[in-house]
Parts: sequence; structure tokens; C-alpha cells
Amino acid sequence: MSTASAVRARGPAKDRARKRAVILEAAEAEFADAGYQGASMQAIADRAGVPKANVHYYFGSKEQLYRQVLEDILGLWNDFLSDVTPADDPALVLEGFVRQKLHLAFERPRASRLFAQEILRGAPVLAPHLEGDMRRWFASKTRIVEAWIEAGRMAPVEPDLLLFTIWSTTQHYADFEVQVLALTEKPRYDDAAVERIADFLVDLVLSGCGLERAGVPFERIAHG
Amino acid sequence: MSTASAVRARGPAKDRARKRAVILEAAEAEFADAGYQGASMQAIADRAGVPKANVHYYFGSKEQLYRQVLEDILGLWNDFLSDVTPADDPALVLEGFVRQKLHLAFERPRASRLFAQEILRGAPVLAPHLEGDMRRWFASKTRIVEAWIEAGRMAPVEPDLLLFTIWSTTQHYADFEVQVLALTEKPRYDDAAVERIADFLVDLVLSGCGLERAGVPFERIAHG
DNA sequence: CGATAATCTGACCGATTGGACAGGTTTGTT
DNA sequence: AACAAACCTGTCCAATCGGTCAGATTATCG
Repeated sequence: MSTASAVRARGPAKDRARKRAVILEAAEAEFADAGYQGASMQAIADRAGVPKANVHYYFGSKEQLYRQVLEDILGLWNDFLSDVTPADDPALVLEGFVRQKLHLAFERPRASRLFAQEILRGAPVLAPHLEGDMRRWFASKTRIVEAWIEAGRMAPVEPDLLLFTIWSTTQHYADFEVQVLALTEKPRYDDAAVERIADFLVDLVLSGCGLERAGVPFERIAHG
Repeated sequence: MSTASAVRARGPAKDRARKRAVILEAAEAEFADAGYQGASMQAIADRAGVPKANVHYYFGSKEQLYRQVLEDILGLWNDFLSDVTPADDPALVLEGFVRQKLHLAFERPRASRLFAQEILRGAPVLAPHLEGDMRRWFASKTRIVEAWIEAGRMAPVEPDLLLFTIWSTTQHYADFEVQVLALTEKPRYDDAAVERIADFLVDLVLSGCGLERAGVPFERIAHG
């Protein structure tokens, strides 16, 4: 699998893609840890184990490399709730969304942090995406929540603020990891902690929507 | 008020403090907009309208200036819930906390963003505070929530996660302002939007704690 | 094998950075 | 008025930055 013939058999394109991937991974780490301005091309090259000029050979400039890293990260969030319809069960969908988003925050904390830094600085690179892809994604999801509310399947909460709440609470454990760990006096997140957080957030969101876990219908709360 | 005699009458100390304040304000803006590494002493000096060497005269180094700005910001959060006791009403205290924290996010967004950037980068400067002042503040507040729970005055939710939720949801509207405005298709926050957000978050937090606004006691929900 | 293209890199460059410092000016004290 | 202390700033500097480029090396193909 790693012999020269095997590599050649898969074609030179595979080889090129693999080398780019190594640099991209190093860049994500460096950008996330140091910020765009704080990251240096030399540091990225060192992390990837290649000469600095090689990074420029593959990605041109620092900004182009940064853009590529960001777009790869955007791909992680693109398919959230991609196939949800108003016919689905609100409680199940919301619980799944919270757990998936939280899972990604713990699995790819650097990606989450890098995205947060980009937005914090005013989204100089992602601004077009915010007013394009993400706005369309956001609008389609709020429309589904509105449909649920009109159908009387959940309490009438503001759909946009509901999504912001899920986004911010889940993102928090990646972006503010240092603070969370320091205040809870733990060295790192363990599986039990992640489950505790997930259960808490699911309960919070569902109760805020007048829903309950385990499929208890909204009506029992609304008309109880 | 701006004559030489008036300035002299108030003493030289006042004058020095005022000049430092001008530089500190410029530094907060520059650090928040560009990040620690991205901010340059020259840009801070330009914002403050003083020569660069003057900034060094008052604050020594870039890092010392940054530390001073951060410590001033910490002061904003120090007195949150400073005089709350287990005898107070949970619903009133929680609602007040959410509204105060949110108010600060909209009033001082740059301070919020600068703090967020420091934590995102691993709190290289604030780490001692995290494990000192803030940890003590945090522990004392979770103890009050625990007391409320033991007294049966609110639902048994995890006190630490409850505080994190309030922190993250309120902070979100300052830190991710660009994203929120882009997705809601608004040019800026207006008073109505702020009120809408505040009401939503208060309802969410209180319902998560089994409480209601307007002083409805916990028992009516728990034993209804 | 020869040749053409793709890949790789050491060495270098102009620009900008945080910081130092000598020397000038203003302020406060006697 | 005379002196000292505090305040202010133009100018310079070493270090680091992103980026360039000529030339060496390797892969691909007729």
C-alpha cells in the first residue's frame, strides 16, 4: 500500500492531494492556535515537515492557504440538518442537531476555534459565504421550525434565536475550552463530561420548545 | 475646564490618568479588531493620537499594555452577582444576570470580543486569573444554585452548565455579531432586537430551571 | 535514452515589527 | 531664578515577516 509502485498505480494526483493534505492539517493547527496574523508560514512549514517555499509552491500565498483551510471547515457544517423536512419529529431533530454539533465541537476543536476567530475579526474572508450559502441554509431551517410551530407541534419560540442558542452553547465548549476546564477544575474533557453536557443541553433546548425527550408529544405539556 | 490652571488645580495625577485612559481605549479597540498579534503599537498610537514612543513611555511593552487592557475588562465582570445569597429569589436573580450580561455584550462588544480572543488562544495571559479569581467567583455562584436546588426552589440542573449556558448565549451576540446580523439580514442591532433576544434567553433559562417569569413559584410547575 | 514538464528548495529581499535611547521640553520645588 | 524630576518624541535598530526566484532534482513520455 505504501510502496512506490502502489503509489504510482494510484496515479500522481493522489500523491499531490496527500501532500497538500499534510500542509492543510498543519495550517489548520497553526491558524487555530495563533490566529491568522499570529501564524507564520515558517511555523506552518515546520509543523508539516516541509520547506517554507514548498508551502508557497502548493498554495501560493498565506491568504489563499487560509481560505482553503476555512472552506474545508465549512464543509463540516454544510450537511447539518441537510435532509430535514417539516414532517419530521421536532424533538428528535433538535436532539440530533445538538448532539451532532456538540460532537463536532469535541472532535474538531481546532476547526471550531479557527472559525470563531474568523467571525470575531469581522469575517473578512467568510463574509460572502455568510450572505450566501449560510444565509440560505439558515433561512431554510428557520422555515422548518416555523412550520412545526404553525402545526402546533412545539411551543412558539423565535426560530432564529433557537438556532443561535444551539450554535453558541455547543460551540462554547470548543472555543472556551480553557475557561471551562479551569472553572470546573478538570484537566480535560472525558466521555462522562461530554455526555453530561449533551444531556443538559438537549433537556434545556427541548424544555425551551415545550418538548420532552423520549418522544413525549408537545400536546401533553401544552394542554396538561 | 481645559485651561492650564484648571488642569493644574486637579493635580498632575489626574492628568496622567486621563492620558493613560486615551491610550488604553485605543488599545482596546485595536486589540479587539486585529487580535494581539495583528495589533501594532504604531496603529494604537495613531488611534490615540500620540507618538508611538509615548505609548511605550506609559506602558512599557506591548504585552504589558495588553495585560492592562485585559485586567480593566475583567473588572467589568467582577461584580456580576456579587451580592447574591441563597435567600434571594432564583428567578429574579437569573433573569437579572442574563439581562445584565447581555446588556454588557451590546454595550461593550469590543471588550467581549477581546476577552473571547484571549480565551480562544489558550488564555496565555489570563490563565492565572482563570485559576484564581474567576474560579473562586464561579465556585461561589454554583454553590448558591446548589442551595436553591436543595431547598426545592428550582429544578435540579447542573449548576456549572447552567452558568456556562448563560455565559455562552449572551456572549454570542457580541462575539458573533457579524454572523448574527448576516443571517438575520439586519444592518445592526436595534432596541427591539435586543429586547427580543433578552426575553427569549430569560424564558429559555427559566424554563430550563423549571421556573417562570413574573414570580410564579417553582412549586406550581413541579407539582402541577 | 533524450527531452520536456513538474516538483522542490536554499538563498535572498523589501517591508514591517516591537523596542531602545539620546536629547529636548515642561513641570514642580526651593 | 535655578535646579531636578518627570514627561515627551524623532530617530535608529535587530529581528521577523510573506514572498520571490534561479537552479537542482525527479517524474513522465515519445
